[in-house]
Amino acid sequence: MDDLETRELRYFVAVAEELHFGRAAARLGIAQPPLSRAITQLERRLGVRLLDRDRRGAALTDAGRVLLREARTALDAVAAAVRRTRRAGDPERPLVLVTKAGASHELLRALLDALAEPVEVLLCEVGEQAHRLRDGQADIALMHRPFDDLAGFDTADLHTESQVTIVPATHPLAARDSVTLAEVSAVPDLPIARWPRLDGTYPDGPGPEVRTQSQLAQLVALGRTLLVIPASSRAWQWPEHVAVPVVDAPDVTTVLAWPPGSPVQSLVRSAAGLSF
Amino acid sequence: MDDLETRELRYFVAVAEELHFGRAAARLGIAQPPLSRAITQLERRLGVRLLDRDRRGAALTDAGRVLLREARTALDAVAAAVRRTRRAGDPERPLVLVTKAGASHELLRALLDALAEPVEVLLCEVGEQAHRLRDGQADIALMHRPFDDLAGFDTADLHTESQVTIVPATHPLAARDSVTLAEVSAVPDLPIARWPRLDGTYPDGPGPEVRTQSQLAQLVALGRTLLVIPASSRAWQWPEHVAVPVVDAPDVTTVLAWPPGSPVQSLVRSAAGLSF
DNA sequence: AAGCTCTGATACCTACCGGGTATTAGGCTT
DNA sequence: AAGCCTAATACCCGGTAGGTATCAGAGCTT
Repeated sequence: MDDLETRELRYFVAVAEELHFGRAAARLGIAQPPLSRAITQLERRLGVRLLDRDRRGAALTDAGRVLLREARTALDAVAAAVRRTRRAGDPERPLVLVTKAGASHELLRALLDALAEPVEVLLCEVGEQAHRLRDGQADIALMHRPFDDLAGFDTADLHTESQVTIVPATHPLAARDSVTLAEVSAVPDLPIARWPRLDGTYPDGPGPEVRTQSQLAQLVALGRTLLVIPASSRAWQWPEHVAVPVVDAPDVTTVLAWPPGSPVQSLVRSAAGLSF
Repeated sequence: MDDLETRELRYFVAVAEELHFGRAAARLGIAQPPLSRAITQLERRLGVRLLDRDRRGAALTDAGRVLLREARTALDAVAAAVRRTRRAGDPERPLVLVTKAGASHELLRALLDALAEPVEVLLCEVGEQAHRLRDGQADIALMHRPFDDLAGFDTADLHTESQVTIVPATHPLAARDSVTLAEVSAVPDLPIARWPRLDGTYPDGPGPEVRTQSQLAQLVALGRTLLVIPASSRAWQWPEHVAVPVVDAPDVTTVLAWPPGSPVQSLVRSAAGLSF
């Protein structure tokens, strides 16, 4: 009567994401009728209506939205259990550290040295680190406060720095010693790029939509957008651009994050204490 | 080939906790042979040996220990999904706040007022709050840093205070204006009580073993043990005892904790911002 | 040393249930 | 009204979880 199987959660997540039983069934590699039955049974077992069926598909109820969120984290936890157990059985297992492309090379190098352990570095797109950590693909992540979502992890601060804006060398702002956020966002010919929200949609605004670091780098190189980034990230240099300090941008702290209770904690603590 | 069902995780946890297939099967309400087969199959699917079978039971391998930890959090996440979804379907749902007995009444009262929402208060034993939060029995918890395990939660600090020791009025220390931790732990006739660790075992030491607040309160009242607690916890008064400040004990911060991503976050943030 | 006992593993059977196909039912478009 | 798209229902089949009976091995006891 009580606890669910992960199969039921997977099925529900598929339907909740597709909002269409047929497509969800195709994605799951099963036929539509068993899927309908599984969801109905799930609703009966929970005693809660999850979807409002409709001639043109389905819509989530409030309870459905809650289950979607909870099911995703639960499925991540199960996937993490599988990955971490498999890796624990491998005597050669390296530690997997995930970081986004463009993080400071010097810091990463120092960290790898300090850990004194074989470390495999996994690169991912912006904002993806938390997910890799949650579902067990990585053991530690290098993230940046206040940008990244650190909720649910233990963290150790490594390094704090201020931010600069990257502008074409020919631009009027390039001659300045420093600028403010207000000035930066008011530059009409160089609107700031827009990143997707957690749900994949984009906020409104004049700037170009980007999804990856490389897209952004491309746009910057083309002189189509302005960028505010931590000072050390100048690592990804553009020859034709200059960096101008942004005085009132929040400081960015590079942090090491790991799942609470993970055995890497002691390792990390000693390494972090040593060198930073 | 890949993802596990919660049934398999439940089975493994039972065996890992009992270290005995027969007892684990009984606990699960199934027969021993299917359980053996399920675990064997689990090991085959993961490609990892989880238990070293032995004539007098079973012992966990390294990988088994990893899976035990991961499986518990995964099962908690699934249980949380069920509970939270059920409650989301209930229009009357109150917010459930869990706190340990003995927390400051004034603070709790102020908090309940600030939340401006029906709140059900759930009392639990020391150190149990985190678990209630993780498996969905509660939405928010009142915890104390540095005592409680805050890993994996979002938190908001409410109040910080110093600690006092509670001694019988007749005791020599009772006349002092303040004492140090070293002095407190050196009192030979009043050894400090020992709490169980996470795994249920007790650290070594001369003091009495306690498992609940009421046991401890009883021992204090009897003059059998010494206590160092936050100043406000004098709430649970003993008529025959006095409180003496402990100058070098770490400050205790009362914090509100909730699962990351929970919708209570906004509610809590505004309430916490208001009144503390 | 023989036998008892306690452990987990194996063999085999049954029944449930997850999944398939075929079909129905309802609402929208045309 | 016909045709479509949706999800739900009806029904059948096969895999597998779970049961009982039994085996196998390592300490016991005597």
